[in-house]
Amino acid sequence: MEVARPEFRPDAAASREEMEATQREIAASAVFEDRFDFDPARAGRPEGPLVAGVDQAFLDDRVVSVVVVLRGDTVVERARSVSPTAFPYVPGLLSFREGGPILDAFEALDTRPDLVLFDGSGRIHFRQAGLATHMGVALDVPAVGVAKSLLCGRPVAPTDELAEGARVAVEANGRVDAPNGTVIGYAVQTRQFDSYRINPLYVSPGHRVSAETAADVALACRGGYKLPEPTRLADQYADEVKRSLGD
DNA sequence: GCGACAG
DNA sequence: ATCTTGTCGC
Repeated sequence: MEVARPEFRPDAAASREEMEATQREIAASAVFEDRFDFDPARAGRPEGPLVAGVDQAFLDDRVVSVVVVLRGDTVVERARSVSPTAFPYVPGLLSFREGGPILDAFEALDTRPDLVLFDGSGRIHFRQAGLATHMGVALDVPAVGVAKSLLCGRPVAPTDELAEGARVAVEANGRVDAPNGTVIGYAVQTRQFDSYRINPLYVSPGHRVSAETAADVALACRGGYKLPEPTRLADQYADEVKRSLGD
């Protein structure tokens, strides 16, 4: 798969100011509404769209980035990249640490997914340009951010005690570069038990997907675990590749 | 100065 | 993200 917008390939050597300026450009190019031709209701279904999951694993000073493409529960293709870590983890600048390796993995992928799920935020970001947004715009592919914790924004209601399948909107607050009250994502309960509480996932639009649809597909791709299958399998594969490198 | 902070 | 055994409870 090709990088549609090479100018947005993450530059780990840029200054923090340049990175933030790039994020504002990306946010301006991002489309936070549904703009695709497949049926989102069929995501995760046998004859449904091709959905990919992306995740990373780290080993010393190297990054393993993988992409796993699924149709229903069948793995269609997997691709990977292994490269030296070029930038540290800085809240708000995650795509400059993992973005390069991710694009490398996509360039080694033959399949063009209909939708891609990333392990991190999309619009739930200070400048509305999280990892899923940056990658979605660079690849010009429908993208969704699936994070395990909230970077910024405020849930409009308590998110503990949510029933499986339920969701609570996350609105922009003072820390987000968007009008207060703008729905930038959803806290989504993909898995829940009667006895102990499981924290929700924080799902947000990356590119070409609305906040509602992002939450819909995260739920549609469930496979019995907290993480949607595409992301869960990517997580698993990244660990597998990492171990094969010596550990 | 203090708190917040995806992976 | 990563370091890590057992252990309590569905």
